[in-house]
Amino acid sequence: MAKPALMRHMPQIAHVDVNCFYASAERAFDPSLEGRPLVVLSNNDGCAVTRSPEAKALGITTGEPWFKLAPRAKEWGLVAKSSNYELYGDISARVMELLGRYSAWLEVYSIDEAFLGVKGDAGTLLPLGRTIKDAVRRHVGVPVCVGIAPTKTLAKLCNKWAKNNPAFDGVCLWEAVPHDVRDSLLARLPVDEIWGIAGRLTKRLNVLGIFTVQDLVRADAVMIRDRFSVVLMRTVLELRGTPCIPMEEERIGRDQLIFSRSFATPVASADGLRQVLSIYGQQASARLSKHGLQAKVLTAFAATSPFRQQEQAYPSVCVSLPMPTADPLLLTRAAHALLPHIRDGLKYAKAGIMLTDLRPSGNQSPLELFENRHEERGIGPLLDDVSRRFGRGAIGLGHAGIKSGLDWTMKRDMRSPRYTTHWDELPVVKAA
DNA sequence: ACGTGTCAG
DNA sequence: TGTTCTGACACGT
Repeated sequence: MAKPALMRHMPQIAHVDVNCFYASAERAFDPSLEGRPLVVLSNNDGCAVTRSPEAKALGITTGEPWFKLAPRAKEWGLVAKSSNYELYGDISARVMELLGRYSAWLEVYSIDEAFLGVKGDAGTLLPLGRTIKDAVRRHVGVPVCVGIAPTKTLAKLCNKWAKNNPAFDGVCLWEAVPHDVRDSLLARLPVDEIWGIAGRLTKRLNVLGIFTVQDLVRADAVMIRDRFSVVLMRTVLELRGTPCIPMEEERIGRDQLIFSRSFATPVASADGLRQVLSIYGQQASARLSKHGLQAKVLTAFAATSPFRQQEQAYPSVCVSLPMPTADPLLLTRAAHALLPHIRDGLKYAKAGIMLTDLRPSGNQSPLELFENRHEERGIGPLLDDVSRRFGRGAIGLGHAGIKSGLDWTMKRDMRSPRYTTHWDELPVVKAA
C-alpha cells in the first residue's frame, strides 16, 4: 500500500555541534595550535573546560585543575588558554547565522550547538549534512559534526557517533545506519551517554539492571514513568523514534539572571565585598537592560571556599525591590544589604547576585529600546556615568579603584586576543 | 508557592 | 595557593 504523499518524508532533526568548541575557536585564529594538545581554562584559570583531541589523548579530564596540569605542561607540549568569551561568542554567532541558511527552523541550543528541522530521505539528508559540515569549516573555520534523526535525543546520539566513529566521517544519519550496527552500538553504550541521563539517574537505573541504552530502550515506558519521571519516559520514547521533545521557540525573556564569580584572591572584608557587589550590580544592570528586562527581586550572596580548612559561611539576603528596575544604582544599593552579614576576617572565595521575578521593562517606548542608555556600552563608561551623576560614595567605588588593580578580579593570564571584536586586536597577516 | 535536587553545556 | 558559571525544570513539601 502506498503511503500518502504527506507521509513520504517525516520531519527530521539535524543536531550540529562544534567539536571541542573553545579549543577550535582558538585554533581558528592561531594555526600554530593545530595538532598540539590544547586546553581552555575556566574563569580564573581554575580548571580545564575544553580539551583538544590531543589533550584528551594525554588523559587530561575536563574539570582537571590547572595547578595540577601546569607542572607537566612543558614536558607534554601542552598549551593552555584562558577563556575568551568575546571570541567564542562571535564565532558562535557566525556559525548560527550560517546554519540559519540551511533551515528556517533553527533552535540555538547552546553556544556551540543547534537543532535544525529538516526533511528528506537518505538520498538528500546525508549530502545536506556534509554540505553543512563543510560550509562551517570553510566559512567560519571550526570543525562540526552532524547527527540527523527523527528525534532530538537520537540526533544528539548520532552526533556523538559521528564524532567518535571515524567511519561516519563527521555525519551520521540514523536511518542510514543498518539495524544490526545500531543494535551492537546501543548494546555497548552506557545509559549515561544519553542526553538527560547523568550520575544520579544512572545509579538508580543500574539498581534495576538497566546499564546500557539497549536495556533502557527495552524497559517498560510506564514503569519508567512511575518509578522515575515523565522526563525519563520521554527520553525512552525518543530513543524508540517517537518525538517527545519539541523544537523550542526562541526564548526571549529569562526567569532569572545570576551574576556570580569566584575571586582570584579571597576577599576578607565587608569593604572588599562592597566593591565586588557594586561591580556586579553594574554588570547585572547592563545585562538586564540588554535583554529589555527589569527585576523585582534581588538576592545577594557570598561564600567561603569549600576546599579550604577554615570555618565555612554562606551568607545571603533576599531584597524585594519596591519597583521592578534595571537601575544600576538601585540594584547596587540592594546588593549592599548583604554587607551587615559579612564577617570581617573570614575569607570569602566567591560572591554574586541573583535577579528573579524578571519582567519586560514596560512603559518604555519602542524607540527608547533602540537607544537604551546602557545598551552597547561597556562597564567602564557606565561606571563613569554613575559616578558622575551620583558621586563615588553612592556606589562605593570610583573608576580609579578599578584601574588601580583590585586583587579579586578574574585571573585570565593566558587569554588570546579578541581577534574579531576589537580593532586593536585584529589578527595581522604578513605576506612574504 | 517555594526550596532542593538534578542535569546540561 | 589553587577545583567554572549560568539556567531550566521536576518533584516534594
